[in-house]
Amino acid sequence: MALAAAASASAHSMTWQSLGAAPAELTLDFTLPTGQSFRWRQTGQAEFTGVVDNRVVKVQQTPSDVRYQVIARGDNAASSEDAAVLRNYFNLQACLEELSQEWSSRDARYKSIHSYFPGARVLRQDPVECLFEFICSSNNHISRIHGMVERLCRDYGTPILHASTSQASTAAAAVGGKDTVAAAEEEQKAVPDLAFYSFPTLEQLSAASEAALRAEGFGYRAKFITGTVQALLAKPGGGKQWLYSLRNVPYKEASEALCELPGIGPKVAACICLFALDKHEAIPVDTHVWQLAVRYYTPQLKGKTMNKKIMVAVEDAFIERFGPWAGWAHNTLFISELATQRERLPEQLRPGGKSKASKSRKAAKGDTEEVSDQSEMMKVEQAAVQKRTLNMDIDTVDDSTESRPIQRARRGAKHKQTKVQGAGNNGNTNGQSDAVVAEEPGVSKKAKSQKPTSKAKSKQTAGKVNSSDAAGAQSDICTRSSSLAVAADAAIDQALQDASIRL
DNA sequence: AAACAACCTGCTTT
DNA sequence: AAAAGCAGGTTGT
Repeated sequence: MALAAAASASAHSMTWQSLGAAPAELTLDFTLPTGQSFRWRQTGQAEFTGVVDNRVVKVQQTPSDVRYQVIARGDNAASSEDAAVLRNYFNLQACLEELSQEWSSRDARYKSIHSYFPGARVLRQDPVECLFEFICSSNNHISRIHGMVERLCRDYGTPILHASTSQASTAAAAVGGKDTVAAAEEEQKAVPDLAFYSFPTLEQLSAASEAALRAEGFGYRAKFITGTVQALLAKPGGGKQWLYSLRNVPYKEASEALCELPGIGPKVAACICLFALDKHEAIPVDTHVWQLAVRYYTPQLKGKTMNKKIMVAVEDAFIERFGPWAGWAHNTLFISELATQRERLPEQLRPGGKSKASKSRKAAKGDTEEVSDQSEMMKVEQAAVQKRTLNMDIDTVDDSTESRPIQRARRGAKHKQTKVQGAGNNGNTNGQSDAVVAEEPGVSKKAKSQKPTSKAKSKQTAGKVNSSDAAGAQSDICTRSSSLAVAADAAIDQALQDASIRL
C-alpha cells in the first residue's frame, strides 16, 4: 500500500489551477454537499473530489478563490477543455453577487440570512446524471442518496480512477498519523470507496434489473430507474439527446415532459430543471421549502396538503418575489433550513425547530425556550428593510409558532394503521450481501407489473426546439472581474495540506 | 378534486 | 430494546 502511495504521489504532482471565483461567487461547502449533487466526496478540510464530464476533479476552497486539479481523465476528456468544463459545471457565467443584491432588496428574509451562506451556487449538471440522482432522492435523505448514487456508478459506470492509483487514498495513508495497523485498517476500509467512475450512460444503465437494484438498496425506486431508462431509450435519438433538448424549451414544458417518466413528480422535475436544464426560476418544493413558504411567502396556504397545484402556487410566489432567477435564491434559503447548516444562523434568525446540537448546547447551559417566534422575527426583518427605505412589499406573516411540518401531523395519523408489515426490514442491511434479491421484500399487492402505468401513456411530444447551443441561452449578467488567483499564502496551504480524509 | 395509504431503507430518538 | 420518527416524494386509490 505504501509503495502504491509513493508511486502515485509522484506520478500526480500536478499543480492547482485557479477557477477564478471568489467565495461570494462560489463556496464549495454550500454548493457541493448541500443536496443538489451527490457525486462529491469531501477529501479534506476544504476539499472535495468528484467526477465532472469524464474527469476526476479535486476542488479546493481558498480564502480568495476555488482551485482545481484534474487528477484523472476518461476517454475523450481533453485537458485543454478542463477549465471550460468546470466553469460550465459551476455555472460561472452568472454573477451571484449581483443577483444576491437584487434579492436582498426584494426580500427581508433573504436579506437577513444570505450573508451566512455566501457563494451557494446552483450547478449546471449533466441532465442524465441529474435525473437519476433525483429519482433516488424521493422520500430519502442526503446520505443515503449519496450511497445509492455511488453504487449506481460503481456497478454500471466506467472506472476513471482506481483506488490503487487514487491520490486520495495516498493522502489517507499518509495522514493517518496513528500506528501503522490502524492506518492500514483505515486505508483498507477507505480504498474501495476511493475509486471514481463516470456516471453510467443510459445504455449502461439498461443492464440494471429491478431485482439487482433492489439488492443494492434502492428500494421501491428500483423500478423507477429501470422504467425511466427504458422510457428514455425509446425516445427518438436515444434519450440523452431528448433530455438535453429540454434545455431549450420553457420550464413548464420541460417539467411536464419529465413528469411523464416513472418516479418523477413535480418536485423531482423541478430539481432536474434547476440543476441541469437551465431553468433558473424552478422551485423544487420539498418539505423544507414548504415550511419556508408558509412561514414567509404563502402563509395563506398553511394547513393545505401538498400537491401539484399547491406546489405551483408556492413556485409562483417565489418567482414573483425573486424574479427569473428565483430558483437560485431558493437555493440559499433552502440551505439555511437544512439541519446540517442552520446552526450557522444566529439564534434569532433560526426557525423554530432546533437541531440536536442546539438542543444539547441549550441543555448543557440550562437554557430555556427560544425567545422569539416567527412573527417577531419577521417584524425585525421588516423593520430593518423599511429603515432602508426599500419600498418592496413584505408579506405580513402574523401568527404563531407552527414549528412542526404540517405533513408530520398527517403522517402521524396514518402510521397508526400502516407500519406493521413495513417494520420488519428483511435483514440485508448494508446493501451488498446476497446477489439474487429476495423475490419479494415488500411486493405486497400489485407491483411486479412492468406496465408503463398511467403516466407513460399520455402525451410525449416535446421533440422540436431549436438546437441552438444551450449555453447560449443563458445570459451573461456578469463581466467577471477576475479577482483571481492570489496565491494562497503558505500558512493556509499548509493547513489544507494537513487536512485528513473525511468521508 | 383532494386526501391518504403504501412504499424501501438507515439512522436517530423515545 | 423494540418502536416510532424522519429523510429534499411519487403513485395508486
